[in-house]
Amino acid sequence: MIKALRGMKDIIEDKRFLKIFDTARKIAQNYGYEYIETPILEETSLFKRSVGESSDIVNKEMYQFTDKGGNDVCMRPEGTAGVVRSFIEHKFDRQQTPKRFWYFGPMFRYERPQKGRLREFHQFGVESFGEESVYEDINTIALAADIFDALNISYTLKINSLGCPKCMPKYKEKLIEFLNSHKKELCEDCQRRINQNPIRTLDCKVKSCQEILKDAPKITDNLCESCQKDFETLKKGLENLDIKYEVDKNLVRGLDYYTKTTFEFVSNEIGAQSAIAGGGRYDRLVEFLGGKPTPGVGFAIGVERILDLVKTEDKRDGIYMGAMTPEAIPFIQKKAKELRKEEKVFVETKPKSLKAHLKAADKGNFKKALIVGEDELKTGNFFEKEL
RNA sequence: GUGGGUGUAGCUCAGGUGGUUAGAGCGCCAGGUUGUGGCCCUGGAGGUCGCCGGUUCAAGUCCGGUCAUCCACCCCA
Repeated sequence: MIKALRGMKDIIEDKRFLKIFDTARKIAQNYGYEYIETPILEETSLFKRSVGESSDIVNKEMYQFTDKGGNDVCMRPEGTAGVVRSFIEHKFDRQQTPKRFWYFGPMFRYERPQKGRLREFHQFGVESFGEESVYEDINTIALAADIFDALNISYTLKINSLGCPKCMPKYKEKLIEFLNSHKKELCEDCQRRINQNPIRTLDCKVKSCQEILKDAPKITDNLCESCQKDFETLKKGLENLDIKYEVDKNLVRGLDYYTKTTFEFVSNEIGAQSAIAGGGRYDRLVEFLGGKPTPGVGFAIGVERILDLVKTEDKRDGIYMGAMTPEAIPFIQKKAKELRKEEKVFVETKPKSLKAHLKAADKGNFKKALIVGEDELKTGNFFEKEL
């Protein structure tokens, strides 16, 4: 038997999926976001340049191959890069007006599957371009919060600031200096990170590293004046909207493109993979990918991560139609065509006994059964039963 | 990539120390009730015991390998 590949799942009539999609889309549209869908396959260099060569995602998790035309391509491991590529390709960066997009689709990462981690998974995400105000960050976080609230999912919101090109490099130097002074006590990974991506040491999971890094300089204590001010505005803005948050000074996120505001929504009800949404500001990314400098901010929700937290009702709905004699089938098909203008109608094409029909209608969770037998065919009426 | 748990019917799982035709519950189909579903009763269908190899007179059971799956590390949504 041929089975689905490791870490990949069929989605079959999963009402929770549809509910998440419908809810998130509706709310994003109410925030003024437009629909975008970008290709699953992109040039590999897109992700190398955006997500970052030092990240695990690019280093070891991409479905990457050479296509028949000799192009180095890969299946998208995340959604932002493709949307930014599209934004630039369609010259939206040359217009002055902000542009906001939402998307929903599959992402691919070659990882070892576990709870909340699949090789093909789905993200609902939004990207906002052209708004550099921190108030847009607040809008973006509020949008995510609204989605979780609408889905009745409880969460903890963690926020941090990574600073801007002014303060980040200075902080980085300070941090490197600190790390080098403790180099021998750090784990192998962290020793490597000192040069490759020192910020990543901050959320190292090794206990001994955590001990040492407690005393490390924190970015939030080293922000420039304007970043500091924005971070304060962010916090006040969230309070204004009654959105609870925690400042997590070690929240650095694994993608290289983030600047200033970063945030993560976590749940304590779903196992080790607790991040249900993550995002932040990426003011340099558009420029980095060859567009005109354009600020951006966005997030992505891991759909499979919240699947078990979403409750759907299993209500009876629709009409079941069945015939007891073969001659009655054209009659019910015609009637069904009419009724379908208003509601869901299922037509059983196999003649069965009344009892068998009622049983099937019950099992199929229909709310009403319309059955035609010999008597009904004569009178033109239906045997009607509410279930 | 590393570690641990688990692979027996569509699903959830039983099957001491190897031993005859591999079981249960749920689900499915049919009948009891020939035109009134759900409850109940009766019957039925459904299995390469993950796969390959080894030990043995004999393997679902023991051994090795392999694959899959789950959980954790790591990473991240």
